[in-house]
Amino acid sequence: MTPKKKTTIKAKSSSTKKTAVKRAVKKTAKKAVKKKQVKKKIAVRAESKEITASDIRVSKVKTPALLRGMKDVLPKDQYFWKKMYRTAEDMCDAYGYGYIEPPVLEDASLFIRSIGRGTDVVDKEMYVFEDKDGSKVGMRPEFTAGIARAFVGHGMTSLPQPVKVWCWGQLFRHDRPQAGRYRQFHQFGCENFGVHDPAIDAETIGVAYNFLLDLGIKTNIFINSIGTSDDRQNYIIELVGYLRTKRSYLCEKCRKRISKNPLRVLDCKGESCQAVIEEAPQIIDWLSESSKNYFVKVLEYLDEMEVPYALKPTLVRGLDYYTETVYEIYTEESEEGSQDALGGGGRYDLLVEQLGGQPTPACGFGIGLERVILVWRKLIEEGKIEQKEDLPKIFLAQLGEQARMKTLRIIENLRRQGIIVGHNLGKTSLKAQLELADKQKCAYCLILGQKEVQDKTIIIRDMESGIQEIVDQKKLKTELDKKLKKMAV
RNA sequence: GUGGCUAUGGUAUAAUGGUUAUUACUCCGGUUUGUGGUACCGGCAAUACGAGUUCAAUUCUCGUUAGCCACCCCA
Repeated sequence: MTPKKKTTIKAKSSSTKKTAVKRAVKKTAKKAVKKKQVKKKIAVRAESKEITASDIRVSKVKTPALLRGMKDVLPKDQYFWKKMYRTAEDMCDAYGYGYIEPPVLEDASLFIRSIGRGTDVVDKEMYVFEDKDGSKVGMRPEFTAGIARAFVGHGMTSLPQPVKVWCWGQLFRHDRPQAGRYRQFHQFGCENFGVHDPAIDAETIGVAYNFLLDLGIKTNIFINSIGTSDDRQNYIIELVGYLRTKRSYLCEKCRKRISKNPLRVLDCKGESCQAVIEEAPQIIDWLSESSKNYFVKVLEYLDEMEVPYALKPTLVRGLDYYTETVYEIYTEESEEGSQDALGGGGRYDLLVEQLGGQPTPACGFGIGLERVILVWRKLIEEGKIEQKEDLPKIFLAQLGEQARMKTLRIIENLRRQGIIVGHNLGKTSLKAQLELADKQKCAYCLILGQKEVQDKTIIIRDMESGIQEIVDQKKLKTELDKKLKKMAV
């Protein structure tokens, strides 16, 4: 009944040219029939408004599409994801950061309060919905707020300070998708609570920088200080005053920003706005003596650590909770104005208190992993980074029912002894399995057939030379060790 | 959220207002049943969706959706 059956019948017919023509005719006929059937069924369905299982089978079932801005992480990219995770893990172990992971869902007010009303992240991009009990739930658009909440909620104030944590996971922002920008994306982040000291700022920046460097990505850090909230208030008054005098030169959006969010004007890329911005008072000049000294100290530390950075007086960040040090991480080559920031962070000394905790200074960063991959890929394409895949070097091919039966056991025994072998139980022919071994660039292939099962032996085939030897299964581990050692040399 | 470009098998592509939609890769199977890297043979698999113009649309027009790019913002 199904088209599949027809094709099997067809396949049995011989393959001369004449039948090829016939087949083709049949094929179109089949297609036409298929189309008709589908149309009919759809019509029927529309009339009866009922969908039965058979309908679904006859009509072409549509695969539900991926939601907009969502992306599958696929095995083909595992090299990137695994390596990033391992690097992050090693990095954080070395620097004494503990793993933390707040939930995806939080009370929406947590994000609104911490990130701030008026920011795009909250106003436009946050996924908010009503839970079954009517409460407003937000999907985390960033990590810091949730972690700060956890810090307060779990009494981490009474732990030795600083409390250092790192996290890894999905974040959600309902933005328009673009290259390196998804609605669900991954971030790696570090947070550092409880100490107000330039050394701590520098440490977190160093972790971010060295994480990327470990992956082979050289970066440049744009850095600025926006001072304490008092400093900023004074500066904003000055800035607004200045901008008002230049109002006529500004773009429409910036004019609105003057009253709404004047710091954002500094980010505007409009030509006439740029000219105004260049002349504008710089926040650095409005920092209090202590903030200025603090910032200078941070830079000294960075010099000492050989972390490359560039001062960027117009850098203000999109989230409300930042104080003092703020920075963004870009690839070495990228232009100042480009938007491919790999990550960003800064100090947020007021956030914990805002969330009802003891006054606790803190700082941290987040790195966008999809963007890291984007840059990383490019570097590999350009041949600037090598991509090393570690593939299984040994393959186990089985032949015959009895051998198949033994396969998993042998694989598990070897695994317990620290030797990983590839296999494919979906194949029965030796030829197909050798093909796979070859495709996976295995150096050796173990062959287990009827005879070997009976004799308790196994064949080790050298894939390059084709030389085979028969060894006792008990001696397999030591034999393989020898061979792998040789290869390593 | 705004604007521009695009949409053909899983991937990458060719072509056309008309009768079997091209090719390559991948995948599955085979070339005498226990030996791979080559070759040969066969198979699976596509014009995003919906409407309009037309005798006829995969091709032209419109809408929808999605992707890409730029803006906004950010990671």
